[in-house]
Amino acid sequence: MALRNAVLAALIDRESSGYDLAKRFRVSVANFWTSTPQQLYRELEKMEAEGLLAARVVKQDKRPDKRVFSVTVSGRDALRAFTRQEPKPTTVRDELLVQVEALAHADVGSVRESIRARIEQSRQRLDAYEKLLAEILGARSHDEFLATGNRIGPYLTLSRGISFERENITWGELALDVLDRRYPA
Amino acid sequence: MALRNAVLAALIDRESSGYDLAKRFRVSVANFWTSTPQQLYRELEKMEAEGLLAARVVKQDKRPDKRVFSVTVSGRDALRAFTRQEPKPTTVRDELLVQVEALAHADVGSVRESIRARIEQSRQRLDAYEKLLAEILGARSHDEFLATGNRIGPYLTLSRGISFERENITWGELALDVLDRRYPA
DNA sequence: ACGGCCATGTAACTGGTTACATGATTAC
DNA sequence: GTAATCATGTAACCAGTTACATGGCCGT
Repeated sequence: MALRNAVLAALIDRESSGYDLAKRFRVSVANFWTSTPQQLYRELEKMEAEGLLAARVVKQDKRPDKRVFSVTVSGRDALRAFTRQEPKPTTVRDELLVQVEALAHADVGSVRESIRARIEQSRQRLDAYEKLLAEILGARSHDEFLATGNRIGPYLTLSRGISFERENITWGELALDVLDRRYPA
Repeated sequence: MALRNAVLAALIDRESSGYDLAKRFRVSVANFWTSTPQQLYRELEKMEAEGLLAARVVKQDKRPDKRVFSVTVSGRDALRAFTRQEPKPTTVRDELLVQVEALAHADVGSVRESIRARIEQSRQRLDAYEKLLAEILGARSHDEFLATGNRIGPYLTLSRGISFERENITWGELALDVLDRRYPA
């Protein structure tokens, strides 16, 4: 019942197949919601059964057929109703930070390696988010866009994703510095 | 099996009752892991049964007795083993950002109010984190601490929490500005 | 007298993860 | 020929949430 709102928000401006949605959840949506493909397939079925989504089969040649889902009027109403509710507090689950919290009792070499991997991943995400933002902006400046653009919601969530990943990188570099000082190789 | 590592990390330097742990999860641990008290009570029982934690009853007067849990040698080993594993990618679930993503189809007044509430909450968390950080630092400067301090893991996770909440506030203020421009009252 | 805090728990339910399965196509 | 991508799904399990329950103490 919580994933479904993220699905509605993701499909409202662009219909998608389950497969495509899963890809979007891996990249842009991952900013504010995470989900596995399996969860999505299951949820899409339920939402169709409840009339929030409509599915149509698109034939492709040299590729399997796909079922493309779009938000119905009833889905749109449900989304609007959701925006009127008080949002639940953010939940975060970050195993890397759990490992860092336990640093004094940790295998420091492994943790160092995990921090490096996290920096690399954040760089890639940052890159992807910046490209998406550039697409939304088009030729306009931020100010022009904010005055006249129409994908203002996605602009804002992407901005949040960008600052989040930047902070991840900055933090990771600080953490590596500290480890180098305190646990020299 | 994932919550348990966060519990071990939280208890390794300071034993706690279930009730106290729940409070710590609401404040400092919320940085990197969230959990309800109910989940904690259940997990603590399991972990004790598996020998990762030891419990002792502390009698208090004018207050109910409490069961205080501490990490056993076997728990310490499990924590160290966990730090050797590759951490799973961060999962985030943020309903407010889902609402913002759907802004064009949202009840803008409600969303604005929710952003304001989020800013306020982030201010309070920031405040709490900064106080905890000050406690860890004591009279030392950051540089001194990084060279000689011993709660370096918590220092790093708290730093991440602080920059996260600062970014929340900055982002929220930007979002409110944008809403005021595009959806004037 | 009432709400909030201390302290712990059970039960029922909902949501999320993992493993498995299938089969064609495209790129190296 | 091997791996990756396209495309969809089932089943079993594990984790997380919500509602309810109890009872004394403290402050206003």
